[in-house]
Amino acid sequence: MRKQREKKATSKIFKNHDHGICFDDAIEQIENYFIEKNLQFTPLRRKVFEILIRDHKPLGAYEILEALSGEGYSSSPPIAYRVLDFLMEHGFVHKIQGLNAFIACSHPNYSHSPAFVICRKCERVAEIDDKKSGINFQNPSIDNFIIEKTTVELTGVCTKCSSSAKA
Amino acid sequence: MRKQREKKATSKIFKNHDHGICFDDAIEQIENYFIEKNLQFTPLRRKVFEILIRDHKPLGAYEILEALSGEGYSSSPPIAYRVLDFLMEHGFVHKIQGLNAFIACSHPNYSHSPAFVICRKCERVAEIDDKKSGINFQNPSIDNFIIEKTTVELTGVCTKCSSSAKA
DNA sequence: AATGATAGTGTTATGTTATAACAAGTTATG
DNA sequence: CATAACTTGTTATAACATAACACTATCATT
Repeated sequence: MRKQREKKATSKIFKNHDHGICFDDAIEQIENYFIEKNLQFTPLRRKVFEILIRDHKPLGAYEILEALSGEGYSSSPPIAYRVLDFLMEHGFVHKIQGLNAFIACSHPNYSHSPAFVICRKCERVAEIDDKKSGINFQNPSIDNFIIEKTTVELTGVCTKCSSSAKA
Repeated sequence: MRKQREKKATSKIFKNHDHGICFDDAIEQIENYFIEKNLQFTPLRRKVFEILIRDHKPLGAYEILEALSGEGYSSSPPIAYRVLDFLMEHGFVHKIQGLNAFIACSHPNYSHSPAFVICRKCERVAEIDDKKSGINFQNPSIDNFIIEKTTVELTGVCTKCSSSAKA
C-alpha cells in the first residue's frame, strides 16, 4: 500500500510521496470542509472522491461510473457528472480539459489557480501551484477583465519518459 | 462590412479593429505560408479558414460543418475535423478546450504559446500573447519536463459585460 | 500514355463525452 | 408530520470526435 516510499524521486514535478498519508490527509480535509460548510459528504460523494484520490491520476467520467457500478451504485452518466460538478465547485476535483478527465485536487487547502503538467507518454499528471509554474494572472495588462477561472495545462514528456525511450 | 471602425475600444483585450484588413492579412499570411512550405491551400482548407476568420470567434466543428454544407461541401464530421487538425498543426487555428470550439489564430506570424481570455457572457474570445498574459513557461522549476504544448484559458467576464449587467 | 505513390476528400458507421428532464427517495426543519 | 430542499435514480438524447475504407486528383517516373 505504501510502496512509493522506497522509490527515488525522478523529478521535482512528479514527486513520489507516501500515498497512504496523502490519501488519509485528503479525506480528512474534505470531511472537515464539508462539516464546516454544512454540506453533505454522502457515501456517493465520498466514493467518487476516494476513487479519484486512490489512483491519483485523471479518470474519465465513464471510468468513474464503471468503478461506481462495481460498488453497487448506478452507472448512468448523470450520477458521475453531478458529483464531479459538485466536487469541482468546491475545489476538490479538477477537470483536465486536454484529457476529458477528472483528477482529485492535490492542494485543496489554499485557494489557487491550478496548473497541470501532463506527460503524454506515461499519462501522469502533476498539479503545480501558480508560483512554481511561473504564471501570474495578476498582470495589469489583463486587469480590465474579471478572471473567474483559469485553465492551464502543459503537455509534454516527463524526464523519466524522455530518458527511457526515444521520440 | 467594416462597421467595427466606428466603435470605440471598450477594453485593451477585446480591442476593436478593422476586420476587413485583419481578414485580408490573415488570408495573405496563410497563403504565403502554404506556398513556402509547399502545402496545398485547397478550396476546402481555404473555406474552413475563411469561415473561422470571418467571424473571428470560436465555432464548434459542427457549426463549421453546417457552414460548409451551405457552400456545397460534404457535411460529414471528418471533413471538418481533418481540416481543423491540419490547420492546427500549422498554427493557423487553435482549439478552445473550454468550449470545444475552434478559432483562427490572431498572430500566426510568430511562434507562440497562445493564451485565451474568454468572456462567458458575450462569448467573445481574445488571444493574448505570453508576455502580456504574465505567463512564463521558461520557469526553471518546471524545466525537468519537456513542454510541447500549452493550454491557457482564462474565463470570466469582460469589462463591457460586467458594466452593462449584474451577475 | 501507363504506372504507381501520395495526398485530399467523401461516406458510413460507430465511439466517446455530456446533459435534459423527470421520478423517487432522503434529510433537515418548522 | 408536513413540507421544502437536496440527493440519487432512470430514460432518453444531444454534442463532440474518430475509425475504416472508397474514390479522386495530382504528380513524378517510366
